Amino acid sequence: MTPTSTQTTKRLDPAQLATSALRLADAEGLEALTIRRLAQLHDVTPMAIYRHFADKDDLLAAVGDRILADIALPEPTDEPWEAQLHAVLAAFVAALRPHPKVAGLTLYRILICPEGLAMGERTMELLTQGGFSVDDAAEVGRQSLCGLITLVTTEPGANEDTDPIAREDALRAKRASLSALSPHRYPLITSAADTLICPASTDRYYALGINLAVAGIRGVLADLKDS
Amino acid sequence: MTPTSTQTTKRLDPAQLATSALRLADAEGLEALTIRRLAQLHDVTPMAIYRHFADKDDLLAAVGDRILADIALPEPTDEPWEAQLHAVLAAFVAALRPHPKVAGLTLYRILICPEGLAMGERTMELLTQGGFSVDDAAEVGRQSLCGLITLVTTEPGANEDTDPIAREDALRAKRASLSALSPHRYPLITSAADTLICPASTDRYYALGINLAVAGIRGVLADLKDS
DNA sequence: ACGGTAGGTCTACGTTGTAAACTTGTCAAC
DNA sequence: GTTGACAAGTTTACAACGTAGACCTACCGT
Repeated sequence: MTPTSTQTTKRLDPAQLATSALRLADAEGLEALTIRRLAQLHDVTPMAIYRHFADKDDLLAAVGDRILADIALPEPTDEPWEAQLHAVLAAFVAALRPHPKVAGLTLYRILICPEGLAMGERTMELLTQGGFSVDDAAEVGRQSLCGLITLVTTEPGANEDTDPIAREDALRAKRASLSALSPHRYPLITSAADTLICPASTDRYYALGINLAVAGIRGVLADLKDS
Repeated sequence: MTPTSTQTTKRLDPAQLATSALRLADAEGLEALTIRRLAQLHDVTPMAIYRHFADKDDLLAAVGDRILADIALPEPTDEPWEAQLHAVLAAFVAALRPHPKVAGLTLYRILICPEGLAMGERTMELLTQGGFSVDDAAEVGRQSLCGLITLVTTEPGANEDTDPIAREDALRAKRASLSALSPHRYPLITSAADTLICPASTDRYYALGINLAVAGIRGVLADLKDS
């Protein structure tokens, strides 16, 4: 008999709305995530949504937060800071990977929602521990995390095209466009066409992206220490 | 008397359309770049645009190409590959920087328009010269270039808000949101708040971003050579 | 002189986000 | 109990968007 258990009036829950919005966007792309579609999924009038979200941006923010909430931040260990940083970044990527079409929504939410803040703080902790000044840690951390978001949103195959037929078409078109190139003028691009269109292994793709970020941080740190 | 000089009928030029579309988007943001607005700028009916572009995506692609066309690729020198790569990436960023609000349009055009292809080929050239396999060069190059695009699109201050009053408001809101945080729970984030909101120097921001990319590449190369 | 065509116009449709005014089920207080 | 008050959902409406389709019309090659 709690007020949330049995109701005669319909009841929408912002959290449930955000999750089903996320599901919808995952399945059919961000452009399919429309107030009307979401309302329809809950057998409700479009305007009902606005009782729980100020406007569409507010809804998208909630979806972003929903994604960030899944970050499973690793516990601090006694490993060197670089290894721990790697683990934190990997955890971030792992949370984003299931949602390549909408991972971009997290960009402006990291410094707002608690899980994002926790990750940001932990990242800066490790960076300062490694030798960065607080301000440098802020800039380096910011850029690295942004880069990882991009890594996910530009994951080959993250494109729309829910049904495999259109997807296959898009792939073929891309392949055709690349194979139409002159191998004389663009020898390397044409010979790497397959990799450029779709990397051999997605896991490897992500592993490389994270390594690139960590290696960049280490390298920049060395440069800064010199000067 | 060339057919393009004097005309009684109005004449639209796709290239001019793309440039004024870019100007519009630069000034007021991507969401202000609408078929109707663009048509109005040329004293023409909205549908006239469609005589020159298949649809809006086609127009956006042209805008992306327009940006990439400004890449001033440096001549090959006898410097080490890393220095030359740095110069190429810097040239890329320099082309994007004037257009932070729309730089994302270049993402899917690099491997299509000639200037993008030239840069891609040159990048892969330098990477293979450094010791990467062709496939690794493709993946590393792809991720680095994507990362640099993100660097520009997430440049603090790239937000919309054409007039300085709304811009100042947004900044204040962000500052407030960060300074509302508990310095006890988030000591590093709160103490770096200013830097996180807006880095001290934009030039430094970009220099750091490019260095991060190059250092990452060098580091990953070393890792690959070990195994 | 004349037909074809490239370029621009007009009208119209469906979809989107959302403002404003309404209904209605629920609960606290008298 | 009756009575507001309020939170949640509905209804209606509007402006702006991308764009399809039918039209006009000035130009150019023959």
